[in-house]
Amino acid sequence: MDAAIKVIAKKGFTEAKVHEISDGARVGVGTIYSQKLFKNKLDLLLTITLDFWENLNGQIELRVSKKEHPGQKFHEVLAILEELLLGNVQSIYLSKVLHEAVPHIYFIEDEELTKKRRKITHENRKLLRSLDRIIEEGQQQGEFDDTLRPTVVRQVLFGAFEFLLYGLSLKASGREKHVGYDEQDVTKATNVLFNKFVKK
Amino acid sequence: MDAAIKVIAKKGFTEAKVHEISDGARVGVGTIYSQKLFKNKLDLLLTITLDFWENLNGQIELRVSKKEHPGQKFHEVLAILEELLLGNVQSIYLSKVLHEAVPHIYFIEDEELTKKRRKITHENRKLLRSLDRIIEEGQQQGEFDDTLRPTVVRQVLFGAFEFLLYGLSLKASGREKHVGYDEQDVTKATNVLFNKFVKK
Amino acid sequence: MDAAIKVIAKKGFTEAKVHEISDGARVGVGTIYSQKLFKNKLDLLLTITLDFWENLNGQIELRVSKKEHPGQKFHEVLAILEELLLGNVQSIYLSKVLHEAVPHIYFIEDEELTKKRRKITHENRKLLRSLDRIIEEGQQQGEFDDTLRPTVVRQVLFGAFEFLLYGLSLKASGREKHVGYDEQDVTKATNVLFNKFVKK
Amino acid sequence: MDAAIKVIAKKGFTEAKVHEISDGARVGVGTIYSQKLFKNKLDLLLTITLDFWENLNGQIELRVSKKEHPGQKFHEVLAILEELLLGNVQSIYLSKVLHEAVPHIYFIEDEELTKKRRKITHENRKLLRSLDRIIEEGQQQGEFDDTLRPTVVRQVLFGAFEFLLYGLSLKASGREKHVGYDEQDVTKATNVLFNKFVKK
DNA sequence: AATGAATGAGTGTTCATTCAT
DNA sequence: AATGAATGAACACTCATTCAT
Repeated sequence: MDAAIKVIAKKGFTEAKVHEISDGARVGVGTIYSQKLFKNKLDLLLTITLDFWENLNGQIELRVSKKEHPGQKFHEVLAILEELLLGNVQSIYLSKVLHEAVPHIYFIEDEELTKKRRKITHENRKLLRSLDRIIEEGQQQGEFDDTLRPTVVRQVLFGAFEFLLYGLSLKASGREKHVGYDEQDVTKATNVLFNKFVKK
Repeated sequence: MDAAIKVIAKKGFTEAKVHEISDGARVGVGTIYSQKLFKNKLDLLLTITLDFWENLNGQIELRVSKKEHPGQKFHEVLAILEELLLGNVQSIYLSKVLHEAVPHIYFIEDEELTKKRRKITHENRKLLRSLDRIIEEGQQQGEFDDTLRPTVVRQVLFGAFEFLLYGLSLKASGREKHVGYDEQDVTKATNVLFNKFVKK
Repeated sequence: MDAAIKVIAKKGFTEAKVHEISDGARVGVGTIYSQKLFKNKLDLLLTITLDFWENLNGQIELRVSKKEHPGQKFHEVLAILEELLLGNVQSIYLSKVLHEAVPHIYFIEDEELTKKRRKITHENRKLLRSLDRIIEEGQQQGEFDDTLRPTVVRQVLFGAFEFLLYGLSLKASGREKHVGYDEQDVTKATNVLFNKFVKK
Repeated sequence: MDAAIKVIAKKGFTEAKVHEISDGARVGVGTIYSQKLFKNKLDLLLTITLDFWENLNGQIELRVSKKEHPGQKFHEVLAILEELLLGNVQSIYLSKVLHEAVPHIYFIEDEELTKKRRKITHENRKLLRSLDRIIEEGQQQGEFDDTLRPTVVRQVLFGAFEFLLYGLSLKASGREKHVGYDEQDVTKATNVLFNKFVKK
């Protein structure tokens, strides 16, 4: 799966050849399909995606509920996202793969994979709702700026974070030498964004 | 090209079949390849991409230089982006296609297309430099907040804008009924982002 | 389809490579799958099979009903079988393909092909019923020997005919030089079989 | 080998997966290949085939030479065939496997297996010659009808017998509920065929 | 000029066979 | 000796591209 994340992030799902993935993982092509592993190339993508969303929502449930103020909750979510997506090269590629997965999720015909898609959609909606609720709460309690709808605020933050990671992934894959910022800048940027854009 | 933008935005470049594009354009498949039109499918993608960047940079050169203050300049760039990408369904799809193009630009082997890629890279860098320069200028003149590097500020803005558009494109293609915001919200969001995040 | 019959008869369905079939037909592999032709390699087999059964039953309906006596009817069926299966090299191979098709008919999962399978089964049962009825009639009218059940008589005749053709197909494909009989012998054999085995 | 016969008879050689055979035999896949057992899947088929032919010819040599009249000899051959192929479900499947083997015998490239093929061909020819000789003898002694060549008579009998068994195997494997006859009918049919078709 | 039937290179996937345990 | 996880050669099928009409 690590090899798959790397190759898919670099080339896109359809351009990522199964052979490249198996070569990257130092196993034979057959191994990817054998046993309880993956049904499909698409299954591989969905599994990576679902694993991430379940992990993310699991962390959020575990850690965010302990916080009291919306501001603290929001901060915790950002911390979790950074842990999961900004930790190392591998996790930076991950955000690209998550984005890649979206168009392929629609157009699934296989019944077994449809179940997996439903789970992914479920987890995805769950996350959005969690965040939107935190923002709404913050706005109602006067802690957050309420000029923009929670959905828009959330979209701005996700978009900014993902695009900052995207730049890092280009650097990591050696395709752009100079992107002009590093991991620390990303962490800093989300904090600034939170303080100036989300908070009142 | 309009048909191509729609199909590529919905399915991704590799999944977009040339037949679907030609059907959408109400012409035969052969027509796409005949004459001076497109060398191949990839050329179609590159042409769409290059056209946009040239158009964008052209507009910026034309209109931004007239403005004096960095704040006004920045505002003008945002206005142009909104005009080009937020005007109608077609243009909303366009932002998705531009994103799709990136991985395919690397891995070009054809000589003729390499020229086109260089142009695209050139236009892309040009835009980034323009923006970075405006932000830097603004920071130096004390008009913009200088906590973050210009490159990071620019990345945040682009990411937020693109992701907001992405939500709209999902709505437009009928894949998500409820995204929770509309075109007006996007315009408003970029303004708020500018006023609270970019400005001092 | 003619090329497919030849290759499938010689190698068996699974061993018949699609490339060999397309080469034999002097077309590209893609052609077999293009347009309204064949969905599948399996579809190719089913189409050949169904075409034959429909043709056979059609001929029987048309020509047998005109005959009055069971003996004449039976003779007519034999004549039709000889016309359709013993006419030329092509048709000799056909009987092998029909036999090949049987195991593959069970194990169809595709919905579209299931319809075709039902049609084949239907035609097949129709033929068997026609024959069994003619034999039964002949036995009741005292024209045919009634030591054996109609189903057994029919099976003996089909088996003998198919196996005689099988020998001819081995000769036709050059795999056995000497089988010890020819087309005329087969015709003669079915007549003798009818006169001595079926009739009283 | 018993498991192999069952699976190959039901699905055909190429469709019979080695895993299914090993599962059926309640051993691991590796076991089939280990030791002195089988060189490969094809070897398994050839071994089953050769075993049968050798056994059949052995029985014939042993028992037929003791009989004096062609009629008695012929009867003895039929008795042996029934013993070997009509005894139980296993042996009914066997006749299907023997038929399956034929196309695979041509197209052998492996040197070791070529030897086995030669033996099979040898045994096969031997059987045919034995039978043809018995029939010829019967015709010369005026005991058998001599309208048809011995080769044709033999082919008719084999074809009829095999096809009757084929119907039984369809019933045995549960794919056809109603074939309209049973083992006793097959024995009876061969006798009737002998008395009415072979004898004068 | 415009077409779309024909093509075959390229890919996902299967499954006979191996070999470390 | 027996196993079954790992392998990769081989094949069905797709689809960008061509070219005769």
